[in-house]
Amino acid sequence: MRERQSFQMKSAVRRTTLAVDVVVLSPRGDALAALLVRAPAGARERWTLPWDAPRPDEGLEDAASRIAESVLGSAPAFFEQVGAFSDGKRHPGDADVSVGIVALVPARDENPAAETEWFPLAALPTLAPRHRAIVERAAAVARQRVDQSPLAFRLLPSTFTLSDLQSVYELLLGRRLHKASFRRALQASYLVEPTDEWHSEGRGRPAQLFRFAPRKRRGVRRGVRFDLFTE
Amino acid sequence: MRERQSFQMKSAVRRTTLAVDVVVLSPRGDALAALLVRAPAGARERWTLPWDAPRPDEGLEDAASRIAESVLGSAPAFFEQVGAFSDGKRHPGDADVSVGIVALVPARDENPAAETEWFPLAALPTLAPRHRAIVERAAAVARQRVDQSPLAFRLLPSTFTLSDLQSVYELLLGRRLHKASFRRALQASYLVEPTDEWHSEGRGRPAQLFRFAPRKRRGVRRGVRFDLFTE
DNA sequence: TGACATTAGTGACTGATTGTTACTAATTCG
DNA sequence: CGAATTAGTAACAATCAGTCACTAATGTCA
Repeated sequence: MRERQSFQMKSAVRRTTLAVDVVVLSPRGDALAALLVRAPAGARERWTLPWDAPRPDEGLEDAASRIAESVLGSAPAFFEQVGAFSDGKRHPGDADVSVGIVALVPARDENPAAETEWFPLAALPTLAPRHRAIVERAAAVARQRVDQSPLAFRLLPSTFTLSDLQSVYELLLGRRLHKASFRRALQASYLVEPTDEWHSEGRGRPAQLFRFAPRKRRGVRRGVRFDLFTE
Repeated sequence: MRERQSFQMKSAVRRTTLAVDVVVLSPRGDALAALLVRAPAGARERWTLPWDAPRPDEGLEDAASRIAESVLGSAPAFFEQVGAFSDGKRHPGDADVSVGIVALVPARDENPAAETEWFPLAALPTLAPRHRAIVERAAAVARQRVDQSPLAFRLLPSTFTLSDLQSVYELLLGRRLHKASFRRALQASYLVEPTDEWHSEGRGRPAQLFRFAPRKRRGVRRGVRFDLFTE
């Protein structure tokens, strides 16, 4: 019983080193890609995630925003924490604890900033073990949340065709979807509204552009799904 | 452009104070309850989440396990991180950063350890602002993940009736479920298997006991759901 | 110019899943 | 014994998702 109470007598928290590690994801070609930064000479790996220590009185998301802006030139609109990492895995700056944050940005034509490069998730270069774990977790989080959170729309420009939207979903889910079913479900969700603009890709019929405009839905209470991943 | 590269020149990560704050959840009566610890005299709030700083070379989950064991007497079998918190909100130990971890334990008959008490989530006492945020996040995570993760089974003993299981789901989801639909979906999920034991609660027909025994399912690829919470 | 390839978008059929009602089964209580 | 109570299931109806087949609007190229 003394054991049980002893934790109350903790006096002060210890000092540790903290890093915010950002996984910037964007569709690139037909795959999700992460933006990596060339590591300084002498580092054990050539590439790293953009990272930094948060400044005094700077929130974690604020730090992530600053870090992402430093590599992108502008701040992404969407961030989500993917967890704190403090296992034995090595961090490039030897931080004791990393907070992993995923940022989503629409596809861009521009080349990335100097010393940075997009890598498809399936073809990442060697990263410090903790960075590898953070990227994997970020991808898993994006895949898991795609139905609950407007993730897909953060990977697209403000207006987009339904085919674009479907491609992003396919990219995140890693499988093909059926066009008619996808649109029927989207219709029922009241998440997008049409604009009066049309987009012509070259060949084929032009597609209507839509924008993300979620409207409140009547309480659609679905049953339990038991979608456990029991591989 | 110099701006974009400057983050590479970061030298050392700063020192911060880190706490692991644990939300131990358990069904208690007909509500989810969290285990709180009486705060030492002089603290601004009477109750706190169990928390501590991780020890040197101790992983976050290990720390959570140790902290939970110190209040429960035995270590819970299930932990899940709910995120890092470092906003302006006050922590009882003034930690710069908190890692929130939720632990799930089955309902127990025993009274909690001295100086601890179960509080239904809907009737929590005043907590330090950061602890309040962590509890809310923990509850939200539990509710969100109940379909993807075997959370519900961690809140039950090793064998349980289907009515017990349904009650836990109702408790986590905050709404009633239909018995026949629930069982049909559970059947299709291959998550439980019957034992040859039966449980008699007093009045009413005895119920068969089941155990959690997930079996591999053939790839059930469901369509996209667009279950965004657009309240 | 006109056939054809290509992409967008929709209607309709079918089978699967879910919500609901109503029933049967096994027990305790009085 | 009958009423109350909890467990468990069958069967119907309504909805939803997968598929196929079609129409529409453009560019390409012989």
